[in-house]
Amino acid sequence: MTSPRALAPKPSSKRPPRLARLRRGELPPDAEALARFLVGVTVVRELPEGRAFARIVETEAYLPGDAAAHSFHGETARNRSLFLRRGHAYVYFIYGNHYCFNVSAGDAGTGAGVLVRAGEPLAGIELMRARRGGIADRDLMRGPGRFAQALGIDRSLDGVDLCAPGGLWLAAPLRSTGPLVASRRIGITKEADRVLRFYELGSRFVSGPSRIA
DNA sequence: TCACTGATCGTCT
DNA sequence: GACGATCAGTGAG
Repeated sequence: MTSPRALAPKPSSKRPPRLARLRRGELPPDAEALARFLVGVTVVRELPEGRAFARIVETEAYLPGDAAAHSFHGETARNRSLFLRRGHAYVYFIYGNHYCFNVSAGDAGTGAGVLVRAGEPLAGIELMRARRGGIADRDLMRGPGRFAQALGIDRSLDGVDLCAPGGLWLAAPLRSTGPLVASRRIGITKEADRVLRFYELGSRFVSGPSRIA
């Protein structure tokens, strides 16, 4: 199910874990494969107050020609980053309140991506709590809007290269990933039956009703 | 635990 | 002017 991936050195209780930046060549070119690959991957955010990072536990793939994808009607100022070569951030604003974080997939011009729907906080948890209003740790990143809010992700990070040093980047998984489960995507009306959502079985940080999760 | 609803505003038609 | 890859709050079972 999961492709073999290099694991970063085991985190020690004394020292912070060493984060190994992902290279673009490690990212599967296809959006669905990338969505599976990203479950377990570490998202690192460099903030003025310090570093925060989290483990991705839930993703959704949006493919070329997919009526539910923002790229479906072609490239616009809003979705331009979705058409960048794989491994770039596509951040959009939704429902007047929330940002959602995607990783672009495919070659330049493809218009595919992976929505990061939920994460498990690993470090910088105090920073996340401060941004999320001190709610339960389980809910810090349970949902795409919450994930972005916890890490302070907004449109200023749209188009950022996630395989290069900067404010937001991807690192190799810090521990092995449990079994992956696939389901229908959440919150869409078009192509709603396609099974393109992936999450780690048993994770308490996965979003959505428990009967799907 | 789940279903329902209002809030809120950028983007596109 | 309508819609949307959401969320928090509320109330019912």
